[in-house]
Amino acid sequence: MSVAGTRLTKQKSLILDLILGTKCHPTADWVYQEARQHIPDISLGTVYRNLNALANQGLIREMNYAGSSSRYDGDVSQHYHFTCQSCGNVFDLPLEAFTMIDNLVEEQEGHSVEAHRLEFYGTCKTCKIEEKQ
Amino acid sequence: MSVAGTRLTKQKSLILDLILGTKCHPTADWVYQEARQHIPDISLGTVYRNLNALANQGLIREMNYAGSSSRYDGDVSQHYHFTCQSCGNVFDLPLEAFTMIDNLVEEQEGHSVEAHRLEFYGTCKTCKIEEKQ
DNA sequence: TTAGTAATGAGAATAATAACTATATATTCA
DNA sequence: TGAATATATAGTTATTATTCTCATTACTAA
Repeated sequence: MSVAGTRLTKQKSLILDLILGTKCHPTADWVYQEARQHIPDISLGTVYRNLNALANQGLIREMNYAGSSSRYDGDVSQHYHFTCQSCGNVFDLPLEAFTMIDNLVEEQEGHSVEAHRLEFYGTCKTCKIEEKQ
Repeated sequence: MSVAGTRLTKQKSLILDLILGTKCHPTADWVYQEARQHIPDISLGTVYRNLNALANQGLIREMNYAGSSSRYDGDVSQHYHFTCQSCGNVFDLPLEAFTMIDNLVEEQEGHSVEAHRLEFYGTCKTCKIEEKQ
């Protein structure tokens, strides 16, 4: 399971496992902190290099967020995210892909649309309850 | 036309004029380069400070893009953008706001949605023609 | 006119990420 | 198997966008 010209090192495989084993859409730094508990002298550069490599291979998805740091997602299927502005957590949304809006833009404007980004922001279920108290 | 505790300096007023006078969704650095032609010793810090202030006052809109630098928009009405991955230009889209998708997420997930971001990526009309040649 | 407040320019600080480099592993092939 | 080659690593430095600091300047309102 290695692409030509690439090797599956223990660092890369650990990083992949960490991403696949969480639903928290972690940042590079989260991955680094976790990885150090298994390979203490792993370097942050190696984490970034492998996150990029894994994203290029299509094994994980990079969600590079406005302003702040990128997050990574082990679920590469098409889905949208909701970010809670109170606790900072990112939740998966079970919405279907709105492919028709791409067509709308193509028809109205004449640009050829390759992708769209759709993200939701607000207060999550849990934080909403806490705010009321 | 000044908010209590704020002053409309010649720097701030120039920066606002520059943003309002272009449709190119400029970056802070573009604003800085333009501003220097009118106030040669204006500093980049002042540009950032005023861009943030103007955005907080609701006079301009900040579009902080994934990965790269923020862009600013003098048109504060609700509208979406298309970014050409070939020439880098950002175009306005005359689409209506999809407010119903916010409701969909609220109903399905129980989070309270305050806003969504929707951006389109692809190849613009002009670059599409150039690629064919 | 003066005391008080806000904004400025210049430069240092920060934070996320990428690039560099010498060393250490893998892999390939004789 | 072992030398030759290619790729990855740790550690470090560089880059880039943005914010912060601070001494100075410019308004503002009594």
